[in-house]
Amino acid sequence: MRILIVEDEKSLAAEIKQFLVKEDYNIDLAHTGEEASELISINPYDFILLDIGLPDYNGLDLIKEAKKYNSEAYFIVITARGELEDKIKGFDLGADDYLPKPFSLLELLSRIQAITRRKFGHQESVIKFGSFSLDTNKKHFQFKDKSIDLTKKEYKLLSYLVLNKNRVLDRLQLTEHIWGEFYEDDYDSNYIDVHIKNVRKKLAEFDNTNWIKTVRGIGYKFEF
Amino acid sequence: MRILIVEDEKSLAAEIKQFLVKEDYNIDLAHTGEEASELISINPYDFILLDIGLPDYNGLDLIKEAKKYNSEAYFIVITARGELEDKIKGFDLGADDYLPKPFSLLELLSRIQAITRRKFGHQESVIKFGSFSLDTNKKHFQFKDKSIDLTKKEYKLLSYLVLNKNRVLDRLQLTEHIWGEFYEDDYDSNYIDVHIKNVRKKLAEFDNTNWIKTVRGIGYKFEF
DNA sequence: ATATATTCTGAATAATTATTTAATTTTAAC
DNA sequence: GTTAAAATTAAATAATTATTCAGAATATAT
Repeated sequence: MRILIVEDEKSLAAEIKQFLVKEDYNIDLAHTGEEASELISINPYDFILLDIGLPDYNGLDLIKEAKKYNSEAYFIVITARGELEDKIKGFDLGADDYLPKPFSLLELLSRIQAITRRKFGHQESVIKFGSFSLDTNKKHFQFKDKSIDLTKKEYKLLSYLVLNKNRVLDRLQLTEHIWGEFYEDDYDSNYIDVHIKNVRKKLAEFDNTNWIKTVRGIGYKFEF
Repeated sequence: MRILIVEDEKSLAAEIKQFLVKEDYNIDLAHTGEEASELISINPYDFILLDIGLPDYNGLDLIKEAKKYNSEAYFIVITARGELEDKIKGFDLGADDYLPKPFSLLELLSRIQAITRRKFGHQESVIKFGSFSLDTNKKHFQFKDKSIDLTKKEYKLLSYLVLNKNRVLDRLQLTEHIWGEFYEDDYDSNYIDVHIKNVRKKLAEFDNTNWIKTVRGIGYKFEF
């Protein structure tokens, strides 16, 4: 998950970043509207966290601009206390949620998680397939009540496949979402294949269903 | 355990602090609602001890505010004699206990200990794992009936892990709760690792179960 | 107050585990 | 059967944790 934080108070921005990095999100920071505008035009974000009271830029313009390039992104607008007018306008423009300042990091996290769940079309944070279950909040896989030991990358790969079940994902998509980097067309490695193999092996220890289907010439698909 | 004391009578506040520090709690003081509000938004507390009759702030508002940031904290409300109305309101707002003034420090301590036991889901002050036992009141570990010599930091580390059994705690959480300080993003030492090693070694003298599991990339987890 | 012992911390290094790359074998599509 | 893609294996590299130890800080005893 890639998140852009647009916030001119550097210490607040850094604090949010630190917190979300620990939760394993990939974070970019922009301290000015200018920077934000630049980043938005280059990278695809899953979330854009925007303080609407920037000194150099009208926050609402920024949303409009971002929507052009980053139509997939969800916007969470941070407003200073009392900016109710603006807050409502923010909603009109397509902000998906707003947070009045000051807010708690846990609240921010739970909103991000809630929107993520909506995005993937399920209300629960626990997704089940066969006797397996994925807890997206705890970032944790289980078989029945046995916990499955996955490395970070393996977790990200498998959870991304599960969340996009029955959809073919190519190696570039997997790379971008899991490694959080933006790759040009010069993707040239087989580490996805290797990780797929390792994940399959770990799942096979519990159950010999072939959950991860290979789609030749394209990528992989998680079926259930 | 981090405790915030919100009390405008400075000498009383200092007295409570001195007593609880001796019992090895980490104490912050706020003499005004303003100060309290500030501290609450920054630090995670286990307990908030609140005198409801502050001159500059409505105590009940403060509870509401604190609940937002510090949803994990337990509230003990101190009320002056005769403030029964407010006392009841305090309960409605989610205060977990109240103490009418004047109260004895020992009574305060025993309530804190009682709530701590409730919080960690056990009625007894003694927790057992394998042939080990932890007495949270006496702050003391045993193997069978042999007492285990732990230093203060070692005790805090191990007891915190035990109380949060089966939950992964990262190094920042361990640092904050055990050292009682609030660290910015610049946590940069390996003393948690070193203490973990020493604690493991001491436990291993009695029993070679691997109680403290390493969770790579995150922290440690006590399993039983 | 001073000396002594113990505990705590930070840094260096070793060991372990995770990730990526590269080479080889297997499989599936034509 | 040929060929391209994917699976597998092994090895190289990177990241993280474990261990050791010395000096600083703290506590204890004299």
